[in-house]
Amino acid sequence: MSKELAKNYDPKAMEDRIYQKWISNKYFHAEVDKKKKPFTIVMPPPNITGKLHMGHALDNTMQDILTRFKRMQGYNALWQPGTDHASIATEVKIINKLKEEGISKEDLGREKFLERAWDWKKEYGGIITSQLKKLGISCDWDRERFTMDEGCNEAVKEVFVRLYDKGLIYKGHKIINWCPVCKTSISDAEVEYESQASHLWHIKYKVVGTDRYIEFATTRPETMLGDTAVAVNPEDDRYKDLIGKTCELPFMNREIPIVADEYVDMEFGTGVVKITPAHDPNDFEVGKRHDLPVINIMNDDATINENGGKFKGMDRMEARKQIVKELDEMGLLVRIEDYTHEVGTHDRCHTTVEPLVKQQWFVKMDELIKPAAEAVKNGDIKLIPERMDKTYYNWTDNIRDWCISRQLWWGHRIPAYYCDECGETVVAKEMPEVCPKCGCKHFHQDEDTLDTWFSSALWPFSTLGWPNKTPELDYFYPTDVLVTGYDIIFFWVIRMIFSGYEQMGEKPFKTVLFHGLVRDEKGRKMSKSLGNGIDPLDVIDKYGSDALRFTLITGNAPGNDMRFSYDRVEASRNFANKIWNASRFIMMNLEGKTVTKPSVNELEDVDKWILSKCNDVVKEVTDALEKFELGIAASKIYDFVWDSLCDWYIEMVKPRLYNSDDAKSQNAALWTLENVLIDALKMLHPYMPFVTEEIYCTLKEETEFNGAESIMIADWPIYTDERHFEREAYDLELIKEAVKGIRNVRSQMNVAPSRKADVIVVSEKEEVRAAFERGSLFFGALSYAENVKVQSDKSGVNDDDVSVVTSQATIYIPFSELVDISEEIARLEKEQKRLAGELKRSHAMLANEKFLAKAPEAKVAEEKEKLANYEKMMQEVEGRLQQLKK
RNA sequence: GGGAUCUUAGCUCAGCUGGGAGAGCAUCUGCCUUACAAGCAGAGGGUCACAGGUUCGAGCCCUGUAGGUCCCACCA
Repeated sequence: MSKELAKNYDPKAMEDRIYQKWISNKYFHAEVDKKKKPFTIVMPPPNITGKLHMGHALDNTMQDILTRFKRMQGYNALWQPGTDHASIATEVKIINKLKEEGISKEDLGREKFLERAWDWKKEYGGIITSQLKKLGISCDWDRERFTMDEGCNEAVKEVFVRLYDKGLIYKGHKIINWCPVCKTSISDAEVEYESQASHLWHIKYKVVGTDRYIEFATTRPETMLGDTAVAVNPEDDRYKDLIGKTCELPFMNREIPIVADEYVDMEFGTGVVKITPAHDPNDFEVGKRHDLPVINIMNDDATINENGGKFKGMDRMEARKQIVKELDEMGLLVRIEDYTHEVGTHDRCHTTVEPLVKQQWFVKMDELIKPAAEAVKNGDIKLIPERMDKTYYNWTDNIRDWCISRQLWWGHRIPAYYCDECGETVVAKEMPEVCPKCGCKHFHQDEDTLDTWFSSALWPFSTLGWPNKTPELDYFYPTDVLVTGYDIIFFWVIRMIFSGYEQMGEKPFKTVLFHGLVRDEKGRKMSKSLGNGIDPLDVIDKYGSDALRFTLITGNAPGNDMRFSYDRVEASRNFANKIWNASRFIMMNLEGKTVTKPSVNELEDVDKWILSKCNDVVKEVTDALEKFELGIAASKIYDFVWDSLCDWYIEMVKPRLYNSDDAKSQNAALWTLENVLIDALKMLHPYMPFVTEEIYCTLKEETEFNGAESIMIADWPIYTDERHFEREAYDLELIKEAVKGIRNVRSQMNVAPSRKADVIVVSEKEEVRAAFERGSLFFGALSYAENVKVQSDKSGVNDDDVSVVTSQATIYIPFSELVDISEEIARLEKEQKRLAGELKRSHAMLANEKFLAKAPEAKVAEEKEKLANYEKMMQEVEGRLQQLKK
């Protein structure tokens, strides 16, 4: 059956089939092979609850491009995939599902709940990876991991125990962020601040033993139930005499002291702050300094507890209303002011978080963070773009201890065990047999699980087998590049870095390549609530994966956000179609022919020109990819394929392809076409893997091209001096310039293609004339000329011929009968004006003595040459004008 | 309050270490030329936000201003 390419590019007809082929041939699989250099990327594990969105598509496309590029370059490329258990997100899903059945997680119990969770994971956890496959990504699915699989659990326990033994993990009572809806503590990083319109309630407490009141303002009046002091600045003359006195706390029948603390800003409000150590991080600190009691007034669901007196059982917001109302009635509410401030919310559910004092597990950060900060400073790890360094330092410089315990069930359970008898804490990978303190044999494990990020922090080495000393770990670690969004620098990137240094003694990756957000056409963040998300799968369905991938990569610089638009996808699809059709054309011509490698002499100028051009592009694209400039590399390939190859080279060699008389010339053209096409396909392959594979394989089957069985394991093209032809490359640019000039004139004069024209090319320079002699036949094919004469003088030129002045020659065309002289004059005058501008600029530059003295010699010489050229052209143009105006 | 970033053609954006402003889309003109109308050829369109400065030379470097976006931050 003939396998020739279908008439139209149809991504649907090929993408799934090709992906299957790659999978079954195990092209994505990497094994340790000391003979080859490794190249490793770990995939940021998508959440098992997730659905593929544009961010994933961008992130994974970038990784795939780098992986495919390096693989073709001969590296042993491992792209390690996997998914994240996403503790809170998943737990919420399961809870919601249970709710539909009318049961709560408590009804079910921990064990049964976890069974359900694993069932859920089995059923839905693979959705996102199957969606990722639609993108054509070449990660090693045989090595797919899960942050909660056995190996990862081993790693988590190992790290926990190690850090605990070093005193870097501790359990303590501290003020933490509490989500009353998810009913768990969360880390500082999980708190998102939202600007909310609220009020500032001005309240006063009566100072005991005086007639005075002390007034302050608060944004959370309900917390007054837990007030244990009122603070003023020690320097504040207004209140100096009150320091040491006490005031009456309404509702609670409590006298609380008035303390002096530097923390209070005299300038703000009344210069008085109520202190609630149990419910405010600052107050907690003040409380510690003044040895104040910590009174927790809230239950886990943010209702008021027994410490709230008569407000017990009320929701926090309800209590707020009631308290304000009653204070007002008591005459203690001074006034209510409108006030907009930042309110901390939980990034998952957007519930307002409550700072609460609770016993939790923490990772001590001050020592751990040092090597991580240093690594970026000394260049051991490079962030792209560089400006991300500042964001990074902002985190490392201000880091606080990491609250890692979560009151959830889905996750890695904390490997801490408590003796049932004496309460002794034992941190160990397995439940201890005997209590080291009292010798009893009964233990219970800590109920809490770990922050999801605790396990993802270990991802670069846990996936390679750590804590076991595996050959993979030895060979593939440290990984080469991490590709991710700048939004998770703190959550993930920093934590992987300090974990890598701490556990492995080495960085987890050499480079971090950041990308931005994919926004909608109007520049808005894509979000569920706005309903403006564009499903990558829909785009793939309509335009193909290659088009989507190309769109996501082009026209964007690293770390910048990008707008997604269907116009751009269409442009990318059109590009795929372009290379498809160019390939189809080349293969049609190759059909039934045996192409042999021509000698250098057999190659014509135009062949050498495109080979040179291609060679240059190979170098540029390779360099750009090495520097992670994916967008730049993509546009170079685009321009080369569309402009150089399709619009020029193919058009230029058509006469030779259609003329079988000169077999050598035809062979040279075919050989060049084939070679240039293959290089272009290879360069494009990391971006558009499917269409390039389809063409490459068809080429291999249908012609005598002896390539690899798949383009993805073919060799990346390399720059070679053998394909560098300077003179030919220059000459062809002259021809192109002339062709463009003639086309321009014809178009402006509206000359139909059928109207052929004689052309006289005049140049004084012999080498220029030689170039035009050799290229003369292109004028016929590209600009409907015939009888091209190349000469050094103007003999045979009529006064009323149309002229085209190019940098090295003037071209005369006898269109006089078609031309309105005044229009021709106008055209030339426009040209004259342009040249005058150039001349002015050039003259000014060269008249500047400082320029002559300080600019590099080459630059000066270049400018002089330009000037001479412009003068020559101006002379020509003005000469023509004089003749016409006669 | 601190920091980052953006402001370039009607729209979306490139523009690498400073040396004559680019692409795609849109617009206009002419073409169904046997690879491709998802195409071909041609054209118009920019005081590179503003004001200074450094430099022989600035879209690019420095300072400031205005506007936008984002991140961080315990002013109740």
